[in-house]
Amino acid sequence: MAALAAVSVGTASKALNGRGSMRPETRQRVREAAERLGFRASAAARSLQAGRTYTVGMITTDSIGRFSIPVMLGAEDSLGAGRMSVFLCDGRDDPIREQYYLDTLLSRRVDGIIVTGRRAQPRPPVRANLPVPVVYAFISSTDPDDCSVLVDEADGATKAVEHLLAIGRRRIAHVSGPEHHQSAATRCTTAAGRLAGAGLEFAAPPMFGEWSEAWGRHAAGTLLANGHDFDAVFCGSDQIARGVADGLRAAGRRVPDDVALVGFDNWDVMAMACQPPLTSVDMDLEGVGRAAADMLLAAINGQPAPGRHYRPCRLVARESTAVTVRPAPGTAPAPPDRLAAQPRT
Amino acid sequence: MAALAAVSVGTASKALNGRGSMRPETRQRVREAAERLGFRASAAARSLQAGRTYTVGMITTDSIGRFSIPVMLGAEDSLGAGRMSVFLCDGRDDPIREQYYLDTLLSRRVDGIIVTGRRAQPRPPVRANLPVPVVYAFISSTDPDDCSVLVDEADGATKAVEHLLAIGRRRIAHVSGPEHHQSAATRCTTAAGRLAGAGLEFAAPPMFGEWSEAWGRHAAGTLLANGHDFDAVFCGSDQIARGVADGLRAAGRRVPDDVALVGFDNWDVMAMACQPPLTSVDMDLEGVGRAAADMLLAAINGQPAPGRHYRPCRLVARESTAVTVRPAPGTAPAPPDRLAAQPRT
DNA sequence: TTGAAAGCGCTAACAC
DNA sequence: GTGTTAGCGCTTTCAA
Repeated sequence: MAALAAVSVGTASKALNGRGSMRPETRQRVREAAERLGFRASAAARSLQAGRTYTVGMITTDSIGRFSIPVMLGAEDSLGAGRMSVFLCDGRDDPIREQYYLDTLLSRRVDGIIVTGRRAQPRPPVRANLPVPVVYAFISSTDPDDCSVLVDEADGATKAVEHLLAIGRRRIAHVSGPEHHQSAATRCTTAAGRLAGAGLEFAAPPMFGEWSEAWGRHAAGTLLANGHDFDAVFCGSDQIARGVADGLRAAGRRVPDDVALVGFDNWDVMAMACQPPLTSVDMDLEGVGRAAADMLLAAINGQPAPGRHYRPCRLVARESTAVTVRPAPGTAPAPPDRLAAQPRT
Repeated sequence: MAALAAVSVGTASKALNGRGSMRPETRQRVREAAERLGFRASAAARSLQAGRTYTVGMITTDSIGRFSIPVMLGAEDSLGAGRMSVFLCDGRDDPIREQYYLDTLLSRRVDGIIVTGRRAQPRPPVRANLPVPVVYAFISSTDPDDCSVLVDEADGATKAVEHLLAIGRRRIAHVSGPEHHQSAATRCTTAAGRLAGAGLEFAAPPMFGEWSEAWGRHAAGTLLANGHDFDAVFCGSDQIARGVADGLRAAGRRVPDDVALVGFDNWDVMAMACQPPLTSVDMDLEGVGRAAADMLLAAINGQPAPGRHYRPCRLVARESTAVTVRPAPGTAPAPPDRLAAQPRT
């Protein structure tokens, strides 16, 4: 390639990288030769001498799933803009596999590592004394000094409750996932606290179960069967909320007229397919990924930001809470979903 | 590191790679020194001299989505086992971005490239005359000589229809996605053909719409309103099927007793949350990814397998078709979902 | 059995 | 303005 343009390799390098000063015509000639040959500088050779690979590793501790994907996409987005390439590593919930990936990444001399996963529960650091910066995204490390970018779930729960209060609901129930699950606990406690701040409490004891529609349906049935008087349900997930919606409708309750509903996750396909479309708390997982990537880049450039960083949630209002003032009984608004076969009403 | 073990770099290299012959004690000494120092050979240096990076690129032509993810995971799985690392590139439906990624991958000297995406529709080759092997996974290239691993959707449709026939249904309707969408067309045509083979035809003209629950609900309503006589619906997707299920139930039809339902995709969360749980066609996307990775590895090793390779589907039977012999009217089996609030029946 | 040296492809420092 | 050279970290060949 240098030969084709009849210059030395050094000159060719400078020409292609816009470094040094040289006759414009030479630069042009080199560029054309490179173009003609489809020449592309070898990243390996380059990083060998630069001591930097412009490469980062992304490890999921558990399998890649619904939550880690948006995080990864956000990170990839931010990283790609900075011309960094991303190594994908699916930990598959297997510590051995995880450590193997870590070794691989280290021998590939990645400039940094992003660790992500499914649950908010803190996990032990991926390894002590790593020679490169690590940022935890969505999950956190048990070491509070490790850099992690987290969702402020308390903020999400607060916004959910405040939204329900704002549309005039006062008798709010809560249906969520497993009680021992940190997200369920945080959301419940925070919601209760916010209610207390308004001089209220849950309209029924909070109900814990699975993160599934089936559980939501079941819980709705139980709430009704136990004769609780409630005009809203704050649900721990969109799937649960959707189950609750179906359960309520099957029992003849109208959403949002009789009972308003707020979910959590803002999982588009769930929230939109719900009847009626579901108001939900969005954790902005892509934003989490992007923020994590930005912090990693900063750390790589010598500006680390140790500690836990919480990001706010955003409430996305849809028709499951679309009542500003409670209508007089009997004044039911038109059903929202034009395409839907009419529910029995 | 060589210094710590008091050997030359050449010896150290041999010791660590198990190459050459040497005093076992020396080998041991080197290994311990390496261990102590956390030494890991630089992949960059290694591939510089080997001319091979043990790295492949994975590009999605459109955004990374529900279909490409399992494909990617399957590929990553197969590749990881072969100690290859994977570069993740999200094309975001942007040709510029895609070409940029391609350049990056090429300059990183990946050993091969996997291209994947959302739709079955063939796409133009990602670039002509690439210096490394390329395998298309789930999508195919318009050039029939390019290696692509594809889902045999006709097989899936056939299995769906045969399953319905096997449980004694004869009046089968079809509700699917957009008519111009290749998957919708293939599935419909094949199903019609298989019915014809049994001397039957669709119980109603096939209905095309969106890949959404709302459309499914709507279509169910229309089918009923038009007075069609049908005892099964083969749906183009799980979401549509779920909408149909809801639409039928809202109109008082029982699934599977009155109408059996088969979906497509076997999207667990949809299929399981459906009432009743949905029988569906599984495209084994992870298998597609694994197969693509295996073919890429073979091509890298000089054994290319040009052309389109189709993989069969698998039917996953659940309760939406759980009737072997049609029960006498009135002999309704117990509702399947113990957790669910009872639908009105 | 071990060491020395060349060379993979590139960039940066320096000489011409 | 351009060419030469050293050296990034490794493997491999060949000599000792």
